[in-house]
Amino acid sequence: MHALNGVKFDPQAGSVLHIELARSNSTRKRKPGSGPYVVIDNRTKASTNDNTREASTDDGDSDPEEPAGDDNADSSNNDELQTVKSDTVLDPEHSVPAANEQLERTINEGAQPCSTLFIANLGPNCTEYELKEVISKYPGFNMLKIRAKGGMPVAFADFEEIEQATKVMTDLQSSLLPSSDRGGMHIEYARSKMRKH
DNA sequence: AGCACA
Repeated sequence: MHALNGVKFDPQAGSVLHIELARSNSTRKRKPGSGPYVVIDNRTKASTNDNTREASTDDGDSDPEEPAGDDNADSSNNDELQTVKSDTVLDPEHSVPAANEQLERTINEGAQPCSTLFIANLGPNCTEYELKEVISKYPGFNMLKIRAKGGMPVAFADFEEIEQATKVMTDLQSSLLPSSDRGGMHIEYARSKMRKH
């Protein structure tokens, strides 16, 4: 920078370069949803790896299944992409009051697996019987309870093992019941395990 | 987005 500062670039007008550091760098702030991964383009490595691969795995003829060259260049690139995960930096200036909400949401999304499931987005006429019809078919089913707490009903379903609850959650996620009037049910791990009798 | 029962 200093090497060029003050250099004349327009001899007629005598204009002179003026260079200084920007007050902040120009990289855009990462939006929360855009993911924690930093993409590093290392395509310059591709040629060596291509050679390696051709020598070992490629029969020599052009393979229609395999896209050419650069894109899926090699496994080392992929490994690198996964390991350069950048830290999520909490900016103290912008996140002071929002930090708690953000944290709670994060915890909820990554809810810890539990053998009790929380089921929401049920229709107003959903009955415990109707839900039990579906859920009790799954191995490890323990018990089901529906609460209606004034508004829409929610349900809690308990299983013997976390793995069995997980299976039900993924299996029935977003699925419709005869009584559903607002889309499929929404299933999460419950925040606390159902109390057994 | 909404999480009770003891």
